[in-house]
Amino acid sequence: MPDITVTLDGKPVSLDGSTLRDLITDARVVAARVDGALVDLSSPVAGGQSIVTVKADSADGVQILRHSASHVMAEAVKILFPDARPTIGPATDDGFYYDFDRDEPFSSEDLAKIEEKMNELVGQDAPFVRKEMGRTEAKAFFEQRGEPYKVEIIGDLPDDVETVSLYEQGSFVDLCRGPHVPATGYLKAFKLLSVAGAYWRGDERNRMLQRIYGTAFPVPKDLRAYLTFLEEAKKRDHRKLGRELELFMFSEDLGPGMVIYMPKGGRLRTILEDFEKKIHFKRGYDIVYGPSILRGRMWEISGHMDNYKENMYFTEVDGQVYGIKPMNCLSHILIYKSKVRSYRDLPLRYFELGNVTRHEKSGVIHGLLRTRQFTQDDAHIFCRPDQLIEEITSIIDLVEEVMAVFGFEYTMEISTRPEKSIGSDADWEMATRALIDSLDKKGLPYDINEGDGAFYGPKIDVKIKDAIGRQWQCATIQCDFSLPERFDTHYIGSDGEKHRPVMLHRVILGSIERFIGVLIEHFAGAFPVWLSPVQAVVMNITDAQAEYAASVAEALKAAEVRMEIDLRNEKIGFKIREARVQKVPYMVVVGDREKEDGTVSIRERDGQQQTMRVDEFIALVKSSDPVI
RNA sequence: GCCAGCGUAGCUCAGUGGUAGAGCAGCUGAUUCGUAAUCAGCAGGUCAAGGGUUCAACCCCCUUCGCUGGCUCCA
Repeated sequence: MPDITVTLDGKPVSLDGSTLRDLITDARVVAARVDGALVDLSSPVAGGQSIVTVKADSADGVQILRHSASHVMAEAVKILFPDARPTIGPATDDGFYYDFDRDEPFSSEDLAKIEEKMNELVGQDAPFVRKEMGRTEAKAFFEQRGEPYKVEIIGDLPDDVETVSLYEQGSFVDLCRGPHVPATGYLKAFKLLSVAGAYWRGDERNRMLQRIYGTAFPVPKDLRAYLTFLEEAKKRDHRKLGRELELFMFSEDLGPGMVIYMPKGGRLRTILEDFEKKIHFKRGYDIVYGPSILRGRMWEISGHMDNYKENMYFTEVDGQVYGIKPMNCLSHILIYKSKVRSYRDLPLRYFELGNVTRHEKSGVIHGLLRTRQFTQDDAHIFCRPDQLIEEITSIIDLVEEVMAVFGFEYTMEISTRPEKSIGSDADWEMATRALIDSLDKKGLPYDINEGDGAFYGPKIDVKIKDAIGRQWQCATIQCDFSLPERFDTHYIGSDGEKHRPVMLHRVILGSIERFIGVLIEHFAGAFPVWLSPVQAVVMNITDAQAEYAASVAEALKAAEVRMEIDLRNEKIGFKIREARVQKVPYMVVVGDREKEDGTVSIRERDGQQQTMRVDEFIALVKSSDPVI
């Protein structure tokens, strides 16, 4: 065999072997990128190629590891449950899954058995072998193996695909693009996590399959760290903390998806709402209020009856149908239309903390993150087409500023026209363009989400994460040419003619409920001082300082510090412990020393203590208020 | 809405075909104490709801409601 020269991780190397494996000896390497394409280590080497090794602990490597783990899981399932028909089994951001069609459900005991079998298969260190097969041949192969889902997938491949790749390890063969780790022995740390239902091809009209979720990591230490993370995340779950901190509750008697704010949750919400009112007022928004039930006719004009009816609640008043509002826009349009508007008046920005009601499917309700009634920090901006980009840009500025106040990281997506929608193609094109241009102008990264827009217009969505990394939409900016048309809104231009304004729907926090939910998880209940429902607990050491403690509490209350007083006949350690469990930022301890000096001993959440005067403490509390 | 699992005291959880237990919280009393739990006593549950099987059901079966994890959908 002649010598071949390639570059390996940037360095020129010559070799006389024939596959990547001959060249790469490092056991941590699971695959390679050859001229940019991910391939197996069993791939042949040709001269002049640029080869970059992919280690198990790299992003690509972990993905390959997990994908391979899903194949091993499928093999284990087929061995233990021959009636299970494999469908698809990809890697995900934090693990992998494989969907099976099987009449009997998998139990958690089954999961343990499958995991045990996987360990056995990994112990055999069976190589993953790639095979190419003609399309027709592959179809016949899977037909013969009794795997109709694979046959369907091959059948649905584009016409120009003539050959497909198969991966075989041990007794299992899967239709798969690869690449995979060289052998099952490379899987050193994995765990099966849960079983769930999933529709074939993600379509609810299709058969429901059984999905087994698992995860895999390069080394056991990483797996343990991930499992610990999941445990820790459970402690941050907003539903658990909501109960423990007495922020909110749900009641089976009241109905699912309906939040009840308890006194401390009510405070938190008030703080957020006051913050919002202030920040919007400062930016030229007018605060307005609209009713919750509107004549059915309004929803017909808006297009909700045709496009959103199944999500709405209706009621009848004096023989007439009224729709309970799922959105706040209609009242705002009526305010706009209440008089003739000049081009000089625009933009007009109407802000409402509007309580909306949507009939969410029963299975999707989730604590504060998905409810049937929620309050949006909603605004509708009516502007001239030439003002559109500037308005969108300043909304994005506001989003950036508000997210910074709370310390959230976020991602953005642009969603385009869905199937069920209203308006002309030209308007959709123009509106989508405006959103894209605004983000481009600011140089912000975004993904495109095809067909995911609102029925009346495209949108920019901003997403933030909960404790276990699930993404939730908060801010959204929606560009709308349709509703101004449908409600025949206009302004008088400088030419004295009537013109159609453009309408922007936008929220910043999104749903106040959802935002509070994510906020709780983000801070694990230990809110920054300015958001804490209880900022300080005043506690005396013995009855001898009860009066002094009360006078301190009085001073704090007068300064609008949100405080509680704990004069119970308990040891100071006990009172401290309770305040800590409640995640109160400041404990104000007063004993004889403080009483004598006219001071307070301040204990922070981290255990730090310092003695100061009451007015100094008040200033400390106030210093946490955000500057907006 | 679909698939699977779950529902026992305010909370966290034991429990068995022969009619229910712990810890914390609560209440009462004692203790007056310096930065994460003082001690003792008391009280608290139609075992989610409805129906069925059984001599007997919290336990087995069915239905409904709710919750959890996913899927679909969505702020």
